[in-house]
Amino acid sequence: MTPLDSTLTQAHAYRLTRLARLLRRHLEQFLDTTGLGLSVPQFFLLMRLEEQDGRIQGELADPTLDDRANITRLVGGLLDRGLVERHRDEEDRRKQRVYLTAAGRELLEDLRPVVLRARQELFGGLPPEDVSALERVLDHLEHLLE
Amino acid sequence: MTPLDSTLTQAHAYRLTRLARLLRRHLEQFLDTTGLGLSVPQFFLLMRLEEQDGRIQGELADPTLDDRANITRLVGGLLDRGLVERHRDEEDRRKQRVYLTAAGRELLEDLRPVVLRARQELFGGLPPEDVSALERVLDHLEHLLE
DNA sequence: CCCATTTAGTTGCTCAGGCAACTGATATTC
DNA sequence: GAATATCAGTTGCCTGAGCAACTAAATGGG
Repeated sequence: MTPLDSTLTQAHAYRLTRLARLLRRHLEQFLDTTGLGLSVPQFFLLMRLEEQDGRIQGELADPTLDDRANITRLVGGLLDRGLVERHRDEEDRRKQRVYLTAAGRELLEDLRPVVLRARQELFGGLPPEDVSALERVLDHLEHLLE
Repeated sequence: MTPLDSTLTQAHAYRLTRLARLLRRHLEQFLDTTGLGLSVPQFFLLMRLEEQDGRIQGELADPTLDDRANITRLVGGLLDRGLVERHRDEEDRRKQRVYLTAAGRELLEDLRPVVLRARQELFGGLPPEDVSALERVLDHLEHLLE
């Protein structure tokens, strides 16, 4: 009888899971060099804030990635490090709006070249058509799984 | 000043992280239907055992994915459910060898069609050249990150 | 052969993430 | 306009993963 996956080490779901963990560790190592004790999800959130400053927490929570409880804790960690501020929306006092501080912007500025270099290292060696194909695969799978 | 990632939602590392989590949840839902309370890593390990029956635990631990402590716990969970057996190697009594039980084989057999269908749903809709490209990207990134 | 070193596995500690219960604020409905 | 439902966020609880300390077994050097 053929195994459930005769080439399991090639199984896409498994390899994607594995790759995500490798990527997270890679990013963790890189963030460790900053000495800030920032986690990868915290950093992702910080980057999102650069584009979405002042958003309410519920909008920051990519509903398929982080639940709201998680955002509360991530924002808490960024608050502790003085990278963001949090203020209640005066029009709807249930909502919390999150803003980058000067320190937060400065950190993003400092990390920019390192992040760009890391991305270049990881994806720069790939033919552009493979990167496009990767994007199509990601679109396809995200669409199916959401 | 341009943001650190002006199209952050398109950033590959971020999207791969997100996709891995979506995939895990998808697989969890699917495993829940079995009523066995099996976790995704436990199931991955079980599939690996189908090809690698009798391996010692250290070999089962994909060194880049699961550390040995993790394997101990995963095997423990499979033992509790009667899906595997564990015996010390008589030639080197430090080593533990893990074997599928009849129940374990039967479970894999039962899940086979469901797993194949799930895979078809996820990847069947993609043009073959995109799947090939995905494999090349995975090879490339794994090679860089290991 | 005996002691130090290495190896395989296990256990305890800690932390992040998921889920559900809860609080406070707003919207709705009668 | 008072009671109810809904919504945003928070907190507590539990599980899974990473790390380091530990045990037991095997190896190697003097």
